[in-house]
Amino acid sequence: MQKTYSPLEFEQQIYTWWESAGFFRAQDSSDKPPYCIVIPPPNVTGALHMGHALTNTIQDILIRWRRMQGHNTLWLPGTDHAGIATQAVVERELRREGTTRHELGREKFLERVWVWKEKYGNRITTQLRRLGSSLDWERERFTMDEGLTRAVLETFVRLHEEKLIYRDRRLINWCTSCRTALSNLEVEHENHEGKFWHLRYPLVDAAGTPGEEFIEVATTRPETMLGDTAVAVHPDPEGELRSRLHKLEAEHCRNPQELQERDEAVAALRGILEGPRLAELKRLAGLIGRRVLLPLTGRTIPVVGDVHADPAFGTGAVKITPGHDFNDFEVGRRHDLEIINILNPDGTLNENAGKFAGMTVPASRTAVERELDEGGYLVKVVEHSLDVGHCSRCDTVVEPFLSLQWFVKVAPLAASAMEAVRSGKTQIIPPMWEKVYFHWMENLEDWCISRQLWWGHQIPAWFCEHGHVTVARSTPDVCSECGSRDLTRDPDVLDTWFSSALWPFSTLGWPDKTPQLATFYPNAVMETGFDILFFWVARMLMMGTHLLGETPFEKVFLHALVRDADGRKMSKSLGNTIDPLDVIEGISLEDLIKKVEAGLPPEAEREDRRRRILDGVARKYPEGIEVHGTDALRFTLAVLAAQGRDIKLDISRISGFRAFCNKIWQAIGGVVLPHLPQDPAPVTDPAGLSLPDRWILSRLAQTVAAVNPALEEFRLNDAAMAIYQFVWHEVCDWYLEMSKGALYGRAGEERQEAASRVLLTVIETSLRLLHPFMPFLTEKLWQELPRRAGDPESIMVAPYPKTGDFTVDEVAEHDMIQLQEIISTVRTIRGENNLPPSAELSLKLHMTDPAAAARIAGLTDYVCSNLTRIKDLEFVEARPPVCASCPVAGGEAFVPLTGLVNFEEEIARQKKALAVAQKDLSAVQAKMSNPKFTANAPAEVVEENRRRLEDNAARVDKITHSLAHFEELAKGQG
RNA sequence: GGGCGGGUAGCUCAGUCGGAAGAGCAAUUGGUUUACACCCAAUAGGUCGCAGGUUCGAACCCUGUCCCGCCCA
Repeated sequence: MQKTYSPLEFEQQIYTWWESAGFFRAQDSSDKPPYCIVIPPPNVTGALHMGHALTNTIQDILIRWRRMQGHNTLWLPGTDHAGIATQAVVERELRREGTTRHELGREKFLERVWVWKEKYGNRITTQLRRLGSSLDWERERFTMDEGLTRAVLETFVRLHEEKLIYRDRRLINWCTSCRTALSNLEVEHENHEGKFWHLRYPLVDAAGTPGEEFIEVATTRPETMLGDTAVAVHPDPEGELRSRLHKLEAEHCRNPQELQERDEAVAALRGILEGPRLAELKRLAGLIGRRVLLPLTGRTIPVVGDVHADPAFGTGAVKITPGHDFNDFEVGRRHDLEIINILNPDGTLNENAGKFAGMTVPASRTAVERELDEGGYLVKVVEHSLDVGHCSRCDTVVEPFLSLQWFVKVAPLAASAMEAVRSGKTQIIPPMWEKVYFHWMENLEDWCISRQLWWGHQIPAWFCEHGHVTVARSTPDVCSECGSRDLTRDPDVLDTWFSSALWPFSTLGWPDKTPQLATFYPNAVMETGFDILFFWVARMLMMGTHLLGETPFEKVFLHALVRDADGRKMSKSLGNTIDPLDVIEGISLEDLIKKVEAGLPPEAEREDRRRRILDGVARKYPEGIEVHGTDALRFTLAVLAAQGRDIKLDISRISGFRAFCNKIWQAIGGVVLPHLPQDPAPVTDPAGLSLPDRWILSRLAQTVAAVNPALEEFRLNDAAMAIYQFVWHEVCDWYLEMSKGALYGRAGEERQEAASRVLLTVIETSLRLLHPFMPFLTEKLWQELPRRAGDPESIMVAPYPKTGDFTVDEVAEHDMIQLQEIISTVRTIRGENNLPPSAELSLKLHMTDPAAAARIAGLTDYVCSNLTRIKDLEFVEARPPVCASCPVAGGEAFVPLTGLVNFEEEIARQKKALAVAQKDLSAVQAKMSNPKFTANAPAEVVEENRRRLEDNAARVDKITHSLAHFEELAKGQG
């Protein structure tokens, strides 16, 4: 075995062995309880990032734990075809070759994408292996596989038959850069500082001639006026305002601030009702039925009465552009207005925009504003903030766009999906997300599923020359309505999330009734980030409950988002990503900078920003990033996994846990292996063992008892920290140190054999406990331990420790606490008085409790050992002269200090200790002297405090005496 | 505008039945103790955001409030 912990030397080798030996394989059917997790499929274009590392670590921990517990575990891998992203990558490649997908044609383009996928698509799966993920690779799936494609078609046809999928011409969110429709979820709303343009439209008479009268409207997007088909005003402004006023006045205010806000709102309404504004609003209402001239177009449009026009907002009149605004679209429907589309799919204005055709939106905005101003139609421009939708993929401003698209009617699907959670068939963890889930599900709009892309599942709908639609599982020969043979397939593809929504069962063979579907559906757990609760989890629940009649998974475990050490989202364009592989394998500063630089977007070519980012990297990682190994990264992520919404990841945290890996490595390589017992059978019977032996076995029992429930409840941090605490601070810090005498044979052969057997038992069990978190290190070390006939080949298929394997020994734990107190007391005296280890010290104990004295007497060897470097221990009847002292349970400890220390320091230490003890005492005294406390508090709490009162009183007493003694000495000396 | 989450040591965060406030990192002091300096020992550091309330007792329950973040519209 290597002297130092070098993870890179064995991690990959071990993984290769596991995979080829078939340890990851699940059984289609088995007597063992099934436990299935399907991986959230990463984008096939993707490269591993910290989010993947986190989610895969959590899942692998759960899977490895259940596998060791004897479940038939299936962790199913796969990738997602990621429509827009993948198409964009290949299109970029084509652009570099000087061509486009349109020049290539659909068929050739798709061939290119497949070639690309075969070549680069396994990058991410290779990287997942590097994390130690025990995925059943023989079952790997891809959302565009033949089988999964069949599931998609089946779903589409079935939902269409059930009238849950329909086609409609309506406004959708359109990304002019991706040139496709988006679902509402793919639009991110941002608040922008914008402007409010006040325009005036002249009223025309019956002959269409404009007069002197105007209607003033206000808009945030003046260029859309080219598509206006009406102006709306409120039909009864006074009634509306009065009813609002009444409602406000009836409102109950709970505090002064609310009251003030209410009063302000009331005053504003009154101001309108009692001021000149009301007359203007009434005038507007009176214009309903008239027409206005739409400037720059020569068209006239009607004035309609609609409650959408808010009399308290803006001018009270609002221009209506049904082709480019969701609210206006509704108004248009109510009044049967013409819909004019002024946009091309690429975001330029079309022929309906007249002379502005061909301009981009921003250009047309300037041009329209200028012409309106010149024509005297622009009243004023004021500052105004507004929400603007952006494409979540490319950040382009999204345009409401009129088009014919396919939609899923989600309300009926949502009902069964909500029921699954409400009934507890699916449990969402942490539970706060259930609220979020319900809130969203209750307010769903239909899901636009068609995308104007080529890469994806082409919609199984065919149109004949009469416009009839035939939806079928395979290419139909004739139109289902008119029998026409002239059929064209809908060129559009489905939203990638449509196929993802089927993932928990399409990967198991659905729509066929396969054995693996029977065994592993519902899945045990769906583990993913909360950010895709709506995108993915909710939709899987909808599809699963609807299509299979059963919830797709029993638990949903949502983890937080990994951020950088300062809490910013990791992004390549900020240059603050931490690549998991760099953490695992290390990277030089030079290479790291190159990498960050390559990830910066072209805009960052602005030298100052670029420099700032790169300097930041150099400052943060002056030596690059060291090798940490997979296990340290995994353990860190497990510890951080329980946090709320954000995980701030700092490399120093990972280094801390790498130290833990090293600690284990050293302990096993340096102590366990050189002192292996003759008989490697695990020790379970504590009879005849030493106190440390019995104590550590008891602590092991407690640790096992803590870890399993923590894992059951997805408290991975508690499980990880319990093992960490046990292995480092109990096994290494105490047990190993106390057992060295026995291990080195200083207490005879029998003790040596016993101690080495206990040590082996504890360490071997700890490795199994730790295996799900640190698969590589534990396997490597476990293989070094002695093997017995019938033992499993790999730790990953060894049984997970369970409560009951070891028993808690209360007596041993109690005695050990007493021993630790004595040892710590000596160490504190040594530390506080700055006594070097070379200083030869004695310990005198004055014990008032004979039982305690007897126990310590039997443990003298541990007191006078490497733990304290005390050379002798003596029980005394009275305080010895010139010594440091410290109260211990059942007595008082003294360390003679003649010639070793100056009294002032010792007096200062004692004074401090006294103050603390007195504070503790008075707190307990106050409590105990309160009759209500003794009357109301539970008996054991009162008893506990009674004991504390005694202890603290004794403590104060001892320190007071000791202090007096020292002051006496100091006086004598002085 | 509606909803959700957070505020605990210098930093990052645990704290599950309401019963003496915890960890890791950082800091300070001492240390070549035959596994480990990726180490060991010791020390210091707290108005649990703020104000009320319930309770014998509140970081925890209730009300209000301030600040930060996120989601939805």
